[in-house]
Order: sequence, then structure tokens, then C-alpha cells
Amino acid sequence: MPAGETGKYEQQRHAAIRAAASVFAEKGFHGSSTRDIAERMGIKQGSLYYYFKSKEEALSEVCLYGMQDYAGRMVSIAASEQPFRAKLTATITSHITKYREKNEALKVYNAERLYLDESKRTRLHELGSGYRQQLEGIFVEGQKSGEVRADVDCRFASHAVIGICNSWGEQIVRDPDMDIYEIIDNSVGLILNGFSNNKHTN
Amino acid sequence: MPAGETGKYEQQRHAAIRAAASVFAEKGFHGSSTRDIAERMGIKQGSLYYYFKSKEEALSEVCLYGMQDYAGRMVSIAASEQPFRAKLTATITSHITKYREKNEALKVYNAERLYLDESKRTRLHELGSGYRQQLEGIFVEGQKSGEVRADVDCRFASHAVIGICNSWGEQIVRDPDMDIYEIIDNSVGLILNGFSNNKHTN
DNA sequence: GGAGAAATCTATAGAACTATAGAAAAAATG
DNA sequence: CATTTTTTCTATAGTTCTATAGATTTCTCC
Repeated sequence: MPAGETGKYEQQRHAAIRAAASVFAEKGFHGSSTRDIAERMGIKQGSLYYYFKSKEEALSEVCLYGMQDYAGRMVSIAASEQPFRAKLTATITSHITKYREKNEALKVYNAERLYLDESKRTRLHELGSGYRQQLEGIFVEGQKSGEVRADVDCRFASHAVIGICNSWGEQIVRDPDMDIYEIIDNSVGLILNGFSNNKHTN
Repeated sequence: MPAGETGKYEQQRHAAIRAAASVFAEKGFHGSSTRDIAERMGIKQGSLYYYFKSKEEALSEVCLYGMQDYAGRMVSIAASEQPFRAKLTATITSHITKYREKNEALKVYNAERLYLDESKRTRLHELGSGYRQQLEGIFVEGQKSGEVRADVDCRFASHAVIGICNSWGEQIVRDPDMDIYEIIDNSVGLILNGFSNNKHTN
């Protein structure tokens, strides 16, 4: 039976979550076996059940881990006192570097969460859509301050930003030699100015 | 043994591909069983092997189907005589409506192709990256004609467009009541002008 | 309507995987 | 160092799934 909270148990459970994240990211939820996960952390298949009561619980924990401090960072960006452009840059940087740093878990969240049961999925969905709403709020504020054009659909804008980041995120996970900062610059540039040469006048 | 090419065999094989696409889109490759696929097309599990020699072959065919005429459409858009803006709109429209029309297969291509073996995967990768290159070419042309700013990284631009389309595509597959044309308009607007209110002057 | 071909069915071998139970080893405690 | 608690291991029951083989039904065409 699990210990109170300090020592080895917590530590190993965390290792298990990371191992699961890594394996799920590589092979997908259904393509991974509990043996794969256990081996990655250097224990035997059966021992894994000391830390998770089921494979699905492992997925659930990975998704939560992938989303959590991530959504938290978004909240603090949104709350900060900066002009729109800086917040946008911070958001994109946060999102994209997350993929590089460690976060196979984020990839798993994006790709595999739909295999969770209803209740866990909605729980996660709330976290995720909270994230998006924060971002939408940043655009709304930007409109108020005049930094963003009045005709922009902020809900669309938030989805688009996330789409761009995730799309590049997958590339980044695959190819660790990519230049992240160039991607970030380009993304910010696109969101702000688009690619058109027609000076937009109205 | 398969017939020449006309009749029922070709027809049923195509039905099998569509059934597989539908099931894979819903449950993922590893999460789907051959029983699921067979049932969706109204035959028994074992009978499926009359049309595919393995489950993986089914995936391969689905991905190919998802990508093919799709990439073809892109070629004809790129080759057409239109200004940049029209080509961009056509591309985004083609990409996004594809998700609505039918194409669970495209979703499968995006999510599951990595489970194919090396050779098939590179084959598909070529198709996919051919698609992206066509799009990149449209941007390059746009630069030459002055419609696209000279400082735009066209490779980045092509990835970004695909990212936005795929991101919305997933939403569209989930929620069939969304207004596609609004999404297309917004996407084109973003790509052309961004969201910023600062008139870009240099 | 009967013969041969095409399409589907039934049944199953063989492999893989999840989850559990109980034994064994390792660590902590006094 | 003996005892208790925590962690890991071995073994396996029970499922499920893919792929194949051979029987059976449906179609085609003369």
C-alpha cells in the first residue's frame, strides 16, 4: 500500500508517468503495452500496477501532467501587465518550447485524450478550453487597446494560434535540431501581420 | 481470387477502405479491430481478408486514399492561372472542405500514418511533402508577383497554412454544424493580413 | 438450370496483452 | 538484528485479436 507522500513512492510514480508519456508519444495508447512502459522505467510489467490501477489511469495521469502547469503558465501570462504583442510572443514561446523541453506528455494529451472515459475527458477538456479562453481573452484585450483590429474574430484567432503551435510542435518532437526561435518569430509575425504585401487600409 | 477490375470486387474493396477509414478515425489504428471494420461494412471479420491481406494494408490504403486526389487537387490549383490570393483561398477551401465532405481518411492519414512500415511511410511522406511544396511554391510565386512580402519564409508559411487547416479540420470532423465558410474566410484573412492593427510600414 | 467462379461464412490456431495473486527481496524501524 | 512495511518479481487466468483454412452460399454465363 502506498506511503503517505514523501519518499520513493511519489518519486517512482512520477517516473512511471514520464515513462508512460514517452511510450504513448511514440506508439500511441493502444499501440503501447504495459510491458513497454515498465521496461522503459526498468521494472517488470506486473510491478507497474503498484503505481497505476489500470493502463487507462496511466493515460489519464499523463494527460493531466501534460496539460497542467502548461495551463497554469497561460493564466499567468494572461494576467501579466504587458502589451498585446508581448503576451502573444510569450504564449507562443511557452507553447512551443514546451514541446521541446520535455513534453511528450503534451503530444499525448493532444492525440490520445479521446480514449479516456467521459468524465476524465471532460475534466481535461475544461482545462484545455480554459487555456484557449485565456488566449481568446488576450485577443479581446488587444482589441480594446487598439492593438488588434476590431474585425478580428477572437475565438477564431485563439484556435488558429493553437493550431499553428501544435502543428510545429509535432515537427519539433520529431526533429530535435530545429531552430525554435525562428519558428516563434515567424509565428508571431504571421499572427500580427500576415504574409500579404497589400498595406491593409481601412 | 479477385476479379479483373470491373465489378463487385473493386466496389466492395472501396467500401472496405471507407469502412476502415471511418473506424480508424473513430478509434485509432490500434484501437480498432478487424471485427469493427467488417461489421461496419456488414460482413464478417474473416471475410475482410478477402480484400486486405493484413490490417496494416488496410491502414496503408486508407492513408493513400486520404492523401491522393487531395494532393492532386493541390497540383491543379498551383498550376492554374490566378492571383496569389485566389490560389490561397482555393487551397484552404479545398483542404477544409475535404474534412467535411467525407474525409475521415485524411484525419487517419494525419494521425496514424506513423504506424506504417518504413517503405510505405516514406512513400506517403513524399506525397504529403509534395503537397506542401506545391503550397510553398504558391507563396514563392506570390513573392515574385509582389503579392507576398519579400521577408516571408515560404517554407514556414506553407507549414502554418497546413497547421491551421488541420487544426480546424479536427474540429469540423467532431462538430458537423460548424460554418465552414466563416472558417475559410477567417483563415485567409489571417494568412494575408494577420490580426494586428499596426499598419505594417517598411 | 447447371457448372464454374466469386464472395462470404464458420471455426480455430496461435500470439499478445491486461490485471491479479502471492512469493520474494529491499528498506525502514526500533 | 528481528520485525514490519514497502517495493518488486514470477506466474498465470482470462480475454481479445489477427490471420488462415476449408465449407458454403451467391453470382455469372452459357
